[in-house]
Amino acid sequence: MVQYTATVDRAFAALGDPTRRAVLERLGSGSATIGELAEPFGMSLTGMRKHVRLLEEAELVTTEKVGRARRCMLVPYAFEGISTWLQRLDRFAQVVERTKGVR
Amino acid sequence: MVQYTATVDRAFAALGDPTRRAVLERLGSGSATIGELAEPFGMSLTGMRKHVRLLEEAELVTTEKVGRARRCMLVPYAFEGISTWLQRLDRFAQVVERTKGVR
DNA sequence: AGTATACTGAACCCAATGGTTCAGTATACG
DNA sequence: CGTATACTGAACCATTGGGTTCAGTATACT
Repeated sequence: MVQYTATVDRAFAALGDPTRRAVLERLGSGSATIGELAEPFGMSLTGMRKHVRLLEEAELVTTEKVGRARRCMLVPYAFEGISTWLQRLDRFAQVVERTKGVR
Repeated sequence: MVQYTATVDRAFAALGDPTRRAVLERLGSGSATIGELAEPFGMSLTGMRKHVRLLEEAELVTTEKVGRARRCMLVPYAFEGISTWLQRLDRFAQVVERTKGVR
């Protein structure tokens, strides 16, 4: 009965953008700086920083400043909240199917 | 190796909006018409229709015209694609934690 | 000390999105 | 048949969102 909603909300919104999902995938294979994240997209540092900030606010990514660079990494178990939400919905969907019968 | 990406993309985008997530939750407890979906939000039918159309394109919802009404319902197993994506990421996140050590 | 690097903040731009209204069309009902 | 209901399509509007550039600041290198 925890107050997940706000974070879940931001998480889903964050996942709605393909660039940010790609960033998450990239971070899956290890931490990276803003510059390293921006480069493959040919995107400005400023642009990438905005994405990363949204991911931080959604609590999917953490960052720390190391020297003049900012190191970004996945938050462990970041997807628990949304996974839970999805699983609940998925159960509903299956129930719906069952009550409809085979037809 | 299936070509999930396009659908997954639309699914995440669709889930990014709180109204649409609420619609999905509502449909979890049974099918509903456009009017029934619009009412609790105090939203126009036209507005709700747009949301439902996006959910259809994301293959999360199906609809059928029944008389003058349009019946909307959850697609069974609609969330498989995105669940898979999330689970993969979640595994990554856990690996990241493990390699970091306890500290 | 001086220069290069990595990021940040502010200001701005454009396209997409979430919403509306209004004027239809099609079905349902008395 | 006539009227009410349920939705649809087109046109429009305001806000947000993803992106940029440019002018800093702070750290790193020689």
